[in-house]
Order: sequence, then C-alpha cells, then structure tokens
Amino acid sequence: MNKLGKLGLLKKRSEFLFVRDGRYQAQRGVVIQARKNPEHNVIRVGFTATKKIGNAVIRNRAKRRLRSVCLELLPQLGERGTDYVFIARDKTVTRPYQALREDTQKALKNLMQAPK
RNA sequence: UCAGAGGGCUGGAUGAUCGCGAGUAGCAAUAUUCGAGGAAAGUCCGGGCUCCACAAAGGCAGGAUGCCGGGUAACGCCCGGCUGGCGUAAGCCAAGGGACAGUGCCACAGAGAGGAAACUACCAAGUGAUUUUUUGCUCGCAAAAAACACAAGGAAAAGCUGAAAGGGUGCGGUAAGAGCGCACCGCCGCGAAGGCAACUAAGCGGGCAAGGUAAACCCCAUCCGGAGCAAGACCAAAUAGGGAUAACAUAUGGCGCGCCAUUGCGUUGUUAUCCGGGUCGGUCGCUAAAGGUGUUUGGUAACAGACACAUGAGAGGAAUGAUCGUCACUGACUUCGGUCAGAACAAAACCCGGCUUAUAGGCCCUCUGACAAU
RNA sequence: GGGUCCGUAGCUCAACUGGAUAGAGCAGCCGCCUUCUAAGCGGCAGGUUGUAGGUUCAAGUCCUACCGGGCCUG
Repeated sequence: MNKLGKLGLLKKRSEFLFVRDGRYQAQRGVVIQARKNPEHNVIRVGFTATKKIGNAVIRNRAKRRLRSVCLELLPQLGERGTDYVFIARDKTVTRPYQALREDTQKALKNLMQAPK
C-alpha cells in the first residue's frame, strides 16, 4: 500500500527512460510524458524535479504539488496500462494551485486524444 | 540624541475540511499518538559505533598542529593570560616555535645584496720635466707656498639605487673620517624580584659582533593503524555451480593438454534426496544521547559536581500539500471602517562535540566616544 | 560515503623553480588590397587571473576559507 492509493509508482531509472520515449505534453506549470506499458494494467506515475529549478526545499515542494494534482485528476483522466512522468518546471512552485490543476487537465486531455 | 563596540535570544501563533509518513490497537473497516533545523547545509576537524590489521612499546614514510596555562571523551574547538600591531576609546586582529644545525633565494635598479669591500668622491707621506705667487741673491738660478697630475697608504662618514645598504640624532674629535669619545634613544649579555608558565623587570655590564625569507627545503616538540551504516549481523527465492548419499548407465568410451602419430597426464554421465556458501529480496543496526531545561555548589571563565523535571521524526526514489478563517509583523493606499500585497536562509538519512558559510523581520543585555541638559 | 583535478580576453590555450607592461591563435572593430566579397597585410580594443582574506619587498603562481564545475570509486 503506497501513498498514491491505486496508482503505481515509478522508481527505477530504467522506467523513467522508458517513458521518456513516449508521448509528450508541456504546459506552463508542468511537463507530462506518457507511454503505454503492456506489462501491467494499472496507472503508474513518477515525479521528477531537476536541480535546475532550485534547492532541496523547492524541489520537494514542487513534487508534492504535482502529487496532489495527480491524485485529484489521474484516476479520472488517466488511461489504464499507461506510465506517466510529471516533470516540474520553474513555475510549478509559484503558480496558483487552480492554474496548475488546469494545466495538468489540459495536458492529460491532449495526451488522450493524441495518436500513439 | 547621534556615532560606534561586544554578546545573547527568536525564526509567527492558533483553528476547520480533504490528503501524506511512522508507531500502537484491531481479522478488517478504522481509531489514536507523533512527525524537519539553527544552521538539518558545506563536509573542514574531533569522537562514539562496526569490521579489518596488530604481542607491548618504539621506529621509518606521510600528514596535521605550533606563545603560555586551563577546559574537554577528543579536537585544528572553547576559556583565561602574555607579546606584537590597529583604534581617541569600548574593543579588534595575529599559522605567534627555531634563521649561530645545515642548504637555497633576495629579480630590476644600484658602487655594493651578506660573514663586506672593488667604484666615484674624501684625506694623504711622497714624486713630478707643468703653472702661478712670494722671498733671496752670484740675475738666471735656488727655496717656500698654493694649484694640477700620479700615488704608498688612511677611511667606511658622503654618492645614487632599492623592500632592505651591517644602529639613529646631536656635540666633540680628526689630515679626512669612523662608537674614536660623550649625551639621549635603540640593541646585546647577565639578572634582584614577581608569575605554575608564556613573560615582565629594578640593577649591572658591553661600544655594538647578530639583514630578510621557514604559508622555501628543513630542524625541534606534540598527535595520528586502516576503512566506513552501501560499516556490520541475521533470514533467505528462481537459475547456475559445489559437496554427501542412493539408484541407474559404463569405459578398448567422451572431453582437455603437449605441433601430429604412438604414447603419456588430467577429468568424467543421468535421476532423486539432503547439506553448506551465496545473488535478488527482507529483518536488525535505528535512535535516550560524553543530550536538554531549571535550581544550586566550586571556579575570573570555559567547565565540572549535586538535585529535580520533561522527553515519542526515523524514511528508504525518500513523509507536511490543497482550500478557508482569526490574531500578531512589515509595506502601500485610505473615505480611518478597512483593502491589497509581502513574510529570510533553508529540509534529517547511523549518532554526537565543534568550525565555516547562508539568513527577512523582531527583541534583550553590557560598554565606549561626541554633543546637550542637570 | 570516499578520493582527485580544474577555474586566466567572447572561445581554445600559454606564462619556467614567486620577479614586474599577463602572452598566442580564432572571433570583433578600423584601414590597405579588390569592381565587390573571401583570403592576405597592417593596426586597435578587449583581463578586478572564480570570490574574500593572509604570507612576502613583490602573488596568476604560496597558504586559508568560500563559490562554481569536471572525473574516478564503493
């Protein structure tokens, strides 16, 4: 039982690299990558915050906000059998939560419509 | 009031709803408790702990430290003192042992850069066939003085340079000069007395011999075994390989090595059960500590002793987010009701003692100087 | 966690055991050459030597503390 409930969690570097070659959507507050994974039938998700956006405090906060958004939206908007990676940007921390939510919503919808 | 010096504290508070991590209770749903810092940071020192190595002790190499005394588990940390420098002062700063143990270096400039003497200039016995003056007289010679040239020798005061030129200033002295002599200052040696010591220092003596650099090599004294929680301990899949036992197979065989042959040497198949090592994975190590707060005793202090009290982060890709209030803080606007915005540096990863660095705003204590008033 | 190396002009690199204006190539600007450009030739500018202290007569060089970056390794 992990903190994301029914969602699976990406941990290994190889898993992140796998998703990197999939589809890609960038919004002001977040970048989302997604790729269908035939090995399972759940929604899995990983979070990334590079050193570029700030120190440890900033990076942790960015990941938390993304996780919060993701818990709210992914069960409805995510596809089963798909791996997602959320990448934090400079704006992720300063952007109002409502706007960050809308960014994510838009990105997820675009990903669903886009062809594989 | 203004300017300044030293030290300490704090790092918003409190609620509501939906979520997060760990513990506890429960079959479960769930309930309940707790949940980042003063620097958690940098990883610059010192320890605990664990494993490895090792008789004790000492030495080599390498590294670190470096005025004295004290504190401490220990330190490169802290406290107190000394000396030197800076500041009107409060105070601040100092890698602050050794340069007669040795070696090296001191560019350029300059006469000269290290155990002082070659250069210029100074003085000078003497020599000179030169010049001038004076004197003498036998009237064209002599003597003396001065100048000039050379110069035995004297001297280290002057010269420019430089970061630095082998005491400084003044007077005397001398052919010219010189601690050559004297006065004051500085320096060196001894040293009453004080201090645990670093060190201070009355007094006496010495004309003075002693450049800088050891964050250049080095010498001296003191300290240091190595690795790190991915330490280390335990449990323990799949697959492959190892060992034991049993059954079956069989060898004039198969495989490998020596160039090949003869020949020699080495090795051995399948199945079942069991055993130990060990990888993935898991559990422990894992947080109560040389700790904190208060009072008190000793100590100038760092700190130490005694007594009392309270204590709950321990993850493993890594826990605090979202929304709405109230009260404080700062700024702007204000119709004085409020409105809007802001709020630092930064997050444990085995644990402690320090150091260093970052830090919005706020609070407190002590002291110095100037001005004003009394 | 442990270790090691490096920061010099816009870029790539020099500067010997500390020694005096920190050099070179490319790039830039100006001029010459050419009908014009490129190439070539001549000239010019460009540096708080990563930052802050210290040692020394003197620091890019030695020492200390920070800042930034690379590499090796469990």
